Parts: sequence; C-alpha cells; structure tokens
Amino acid sequence: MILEVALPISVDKNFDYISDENVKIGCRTVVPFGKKKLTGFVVGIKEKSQKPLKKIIKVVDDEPLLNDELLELAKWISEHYLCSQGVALNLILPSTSKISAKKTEPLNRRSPSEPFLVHTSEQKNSIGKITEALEKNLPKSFLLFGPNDSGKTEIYIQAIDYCIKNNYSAIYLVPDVSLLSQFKELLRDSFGELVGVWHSGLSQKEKNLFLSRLISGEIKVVLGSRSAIFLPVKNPKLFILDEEDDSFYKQMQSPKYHARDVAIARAKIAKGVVVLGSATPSIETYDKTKTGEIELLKLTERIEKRPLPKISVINLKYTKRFAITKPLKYAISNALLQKKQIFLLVNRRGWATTVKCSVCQNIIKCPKCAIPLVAHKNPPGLLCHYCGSKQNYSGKCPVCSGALIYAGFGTEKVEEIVKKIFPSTEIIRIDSDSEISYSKMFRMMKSGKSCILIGTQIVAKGFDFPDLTVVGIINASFGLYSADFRSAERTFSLITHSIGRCGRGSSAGQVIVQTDNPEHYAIKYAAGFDYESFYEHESAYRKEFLWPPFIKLIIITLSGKNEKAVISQSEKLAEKLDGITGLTVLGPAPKVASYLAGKHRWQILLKLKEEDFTDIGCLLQKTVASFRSNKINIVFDVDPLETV
DNA sequence: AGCACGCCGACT
DNA sequence: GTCGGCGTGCTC
Repeated sequence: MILEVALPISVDKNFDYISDENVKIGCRTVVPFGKKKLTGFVVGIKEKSQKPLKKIIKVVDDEPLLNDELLELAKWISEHYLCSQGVALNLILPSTSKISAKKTEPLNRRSPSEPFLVHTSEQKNSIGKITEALEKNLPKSFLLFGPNDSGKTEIYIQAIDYCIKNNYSAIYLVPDVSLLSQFKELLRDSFGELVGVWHSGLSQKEKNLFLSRLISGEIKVVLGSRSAIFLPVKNPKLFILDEEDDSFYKQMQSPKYHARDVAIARAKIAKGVVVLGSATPSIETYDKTKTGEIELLKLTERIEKRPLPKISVINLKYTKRFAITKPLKYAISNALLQKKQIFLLVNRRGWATTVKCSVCQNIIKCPKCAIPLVAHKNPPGLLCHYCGSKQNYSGKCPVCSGALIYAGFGTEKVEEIVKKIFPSTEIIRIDSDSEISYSKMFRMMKSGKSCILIGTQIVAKGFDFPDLTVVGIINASFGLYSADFRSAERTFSLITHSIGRCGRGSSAGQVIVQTDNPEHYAIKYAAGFDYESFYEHESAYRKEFLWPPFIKLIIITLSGKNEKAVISQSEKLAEKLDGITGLTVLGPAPKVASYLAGKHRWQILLKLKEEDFTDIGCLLQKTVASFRSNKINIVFDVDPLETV
C-alpha cells in the first residue's frame, strides 16, 4: 500500500512511501528522507503513485494514537499558525514518545467525596449552563468571570463530575507548573485515581506511563499545563482553562500556539465545551462575550463575604522616589504589630534597574541587545535580562568615564531598604536569583509567621495566604512605559492580582499602590475594582489604533549569524509582502533583543483583517518559504501577545 | 530541516 | 591552478 506521510519539517507538503504491511491512518512510521531517517505521521492512504517511491523503514505504532479528531486539530494548527501539517502533528504527538502497550493493573478508585459544598445562586446558574451545553453535544465556550474567591473551582469540579458520570473526559489547564500540586490535591479529593497530572517537566518514562494509562481509559481527568491540551483523551468533552489571560498559555517556541485558542478549536471538532476562568479576562476573550461567541457567566458574590481590601494610591511624582513611602511604611508597621504578613511586589529582580552616568546621562546598555543593564549585587555584575550576558562593574561611564548612578529599585535593593527599616523582621525574597525555593517560601507563608515577602510578579499570582494582610506595589506604572499595545492590560491585571493576594483570611486587607502615574486608567480602574470600565477604555483605544481584537497581528522574525544578510533579507521580504493586498506591513525593525544567542534578529509586523486570514495566510507561507535558507531562520508568530 | 550541487574570490 | 564561501533546490 502507498502511505501519505507528514514529516516534522518546515516543508509544506507530504511525502508518499510504499509499505508491505497494512498501516492505519494516524500511525507513526520511520521513513528514509534524503540521507536521513525521520519519524512521520501517516495522514492518508493512496492506491497508486506517479513516481517511483521508497519503502518505509518501520511502523512505530500498531494502533493509531492520532484519531480523526486530533488529525483535524493538526490541520487547524497548521493553517492557523502557518506551519506544516507534520510540524503540527509533532506538537500533538512528539515523535519521540513511546507508548508501552502493557496493561496496568486497575487502581482502587476513591469515590467522589459527596455531598459537594453548598452553592450560591450564581454558581448553580453557571453549573446549569455548562452541563446543559454538555448535554446538547454542541461546541460551546464560556467565560467564568469572577474574583479568585468567587467559587470558580467548585464550578469546574461540578462540570468535571458531570463528564465522568457520562463517560466523558475533561482536560483542566492551569498556566503554571507550580500551581499543579495544589489543584491535584483538590481534584484527587473529588475524583481519586481518575485524575492524571501532565506537564512538560515529566521524564520520558513518566510521560509514557501517563500515556498508556490515558489510552487505557484509566485517566478521565487530565490536569496539566499548556501542552496537555493536545493529549489523546477518550471522549474529550470539557476543556477548562483557569486564568485564561495568563501569558504562560502562549508557547514561546515555534509553533507559537495559544492553548486557549487551541482549546476552542479542539472543542469545535470534538463538539465539546470550553470553560475559561479569570478575574481579569483578556480583552480578546471579553470582547467575544460581547459578540456572543463566548457566553459570559458572571460571579459577583464573594463566597465567605469577605470585605474588599482597602486600596490607597500613592503618587510618587511629587515625593522623592522612595522605595517605601510613608503610608506603606506605616501599613507595614501596623501589620507587623498584629503579627501579620506583608507582600511587596517589585517589578524587577536585581539591585538597581537603571545604571546611568552622572555626567553625560548615558544609560548603560547591553552591547548586544541595546537594553538597559540591571545592576546585581549577589552575584555581582551588570546583567542583561534579555540575553543573560554579564559584565563586571567598571564603575565608570564607558563614554565619558564619569561616575555612575545606580537608580531604580530591584528586588535586591528593596530587600536591603526593608531590612534597614525593619531590622528585626524576617524577610523572604523570592525571585530567580534568590536561594530560597518556591515550595519553602510557600510553607513559611502558610505557617502564618509574621514576615515580609518580597517578590516579582511570578509570585503575585495563584497563592492564598490567610495571614497576608498588606500588599505594597513598589511601582505600579513600571510596565506602562513599554511601547506595547498590551502594556495597560498587563498593568491592570498585575495590580488586580496583587490586590487579590491580601485579605484572604478573616481580617480585611490593605493595598498600597505606589505610582508616578495615578491618573492612568489601568491604575485607576484596577484600584477601583472596575474591570468593565477598564475594558471599555482599553477596547476604545484598541479600536482607534487598530490593535487586537480589532485587527489580526502576525510577526515574522528573521534571524541569523550574519547581520547584513538578516537585514537585507528582512527588507526584501517586507517589500514583497507589501505587495499583498489586505496586508499592512510595519517594519522591518530590529527586535528589542536584537542579538540573542549569537543570532541577529529582525522582525516584520503585519496587520490584517481576520476574514482575510485564510487567503493571506496561505500566501504568506508560500512567500516566506522562498526566503528560508540555512543562513536565515524565519518564524511566524500568529496572534502575538506583544509586539516589542 | 539538512544536504547536495554549483558558481565566483583569495590562498598554497 | 584549487579550496571554500553560500545561494538554490530537492528530498517520496
């Protein structure tokens, strides 16, 4: 028989091979390709061929691991993210994974611990809407919009419970691996051994064991990070994405997919239901609730009727630029007197965020990336946070040899300052440079001991410490100076999440927002718990200046060792793309980190209408293919999260 | 993606 | 004269 095989390479066509034995569509095979052996995916079976064909080397899977649903999803991925079918299939089922057919012994199942909690009327309504959609057997997406303590998790659990009772499977995604363990416990309490946990950090052996348990139908509830959205579960019907606006759902390597959009596409194929949860939905998702593409389920009642924290916005503009202003110092002192905990959010790790010359005002930048360097004390050096390159302190301006000023507050400097103000208080600093592990910090905070936690936004999300009563945001307008269209959205969400960290116990919380831009709508509306107004303002801005969701963005990045070649190819490609009707070409321009890992990087930003994407996407793939070479690497980012 | 073929510059 | 640069094109 003749097999049509999709190969995991950037070639937009499939290749035919001869096989002596019968092979089913969806199986992987090893085939000769030029001088190499490649593992490809059988996507079709043909009767005859026009060319003399090579024989396949071997069949990898006896039974197909890719069913029609996943083959169709691969097709969607290849069309949507502008990659070959083989690359898309390799994303869904990496050619390296092996599934042992060995039978696993049945595990004793813990029965769900019923009865469930008492639900609010909003929760009952949401559960009703979701189960009704599941019953109808038609694709449908919901947005569960409510603060962290509004009982979203309980709704997810009820929806999963419905699936299990009807012999369906569910995939539950959380943005970050560090959040998996707490949700695992929660789901295990309800569904016992039916729950399986998947993330990219699993060893190959663990992945293989997981997959065999999944194929056998032993696992019905998959809890995982981004890549779990592709797993070959039996009868998938429910796809949950908690914190749907989290940027971790977007893969940074090519193909740069977004798990939320993949989930919605997969649900359409599988006639399933997507439930997105967030306290700060992405503008794109919330916009879809306005157009009716996604149904909005609002949760406004707070479960334990906790009072909202008190928010104070402190204007840094007219005060000296203290890291800890008087109101924040006062709030910290008070909390410490009551033996409570404090969280200080600092935007940057390191010691001084800007190093500049006192004479010529020159800001010291990375020679490769042209990004301001950050001064670190432990270990000492000037670090580029983009490319990771490190320079020793010279103490002098490289331009005029003038003395340097170390301005701006990184986590290290804030820690130093706080230690001076509160010498007898325990201080925990957590960022990628600190020695303390995430889990150790977690245990210390849960123990309830009075302390001050200092950290970057990595720790600003997801946790729940009942004794944390004061949150201080050292500089809330930090992100607003980025030239990106999403900077206001990120600032709004960061402040909202930080606010959500405090007052989760019995006592009311207090939040001090320090900013040099208190009038900015992102800060004003975040401090006022007003998502709706923020959305209105932000979406008007996006509409006026043509940013998503009112226009589709695609970024093409060209990289290579030879800078001149990268620039000239970028210019030629941009010129060619400019000729395509319906496409607005911006650039080419060097990327923010224009030199990374020995490669020069330039980008072309494209704007187009969503409805033109089908036609233009095809054309883009063809045009770019002729520009690819072993010297220049070209990657697409469809629906990029940022443009810088 | 890799690897071959092929056509122009600076070296023994 | 040749070694080797990298542009172009093909792989079932």
